[in-house]
Amino acid sequence: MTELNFSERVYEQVCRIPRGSVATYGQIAALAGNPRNARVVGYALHSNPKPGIIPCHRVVFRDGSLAPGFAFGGPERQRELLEAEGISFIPPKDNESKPAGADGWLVDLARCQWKA
DNA sequence: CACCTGACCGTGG
DNA sequence: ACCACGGCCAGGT
Repeated sequence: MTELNFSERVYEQVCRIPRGSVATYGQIAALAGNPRNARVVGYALHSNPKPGIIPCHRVVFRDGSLAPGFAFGGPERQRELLEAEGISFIPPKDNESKPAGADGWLVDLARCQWKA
């Protein structure tokens, strides 16, 4: 029943992310008990069995970029939500090409990454 | 029942 | 510093 524990674990951790902070898939995976299982973390969230109670928008990439395409309604939508929560965002630099998945906006993990 | 893909991450060349 | 590949786990077809 590892899968049930794992998925539930992921949801638990994600729900535990304090407002104004963000966590990475790897971090959630590590908290779930499998640091290499970051992939399944994304699966669990994509599955999103409990929409509305799981702040998936607080989960970002290791690079600080938001999830591509999927978004729960749009990458910019996620940016608005995170920004509304008090998350610090770093606008894309024209000179510095950053691998931004969403809008090019990166979350300031150095400031907002949730510390378990 | 077996195969394949997938919201990722880390390391090597 | 950048590009590429592999690995791990779970869920769906």
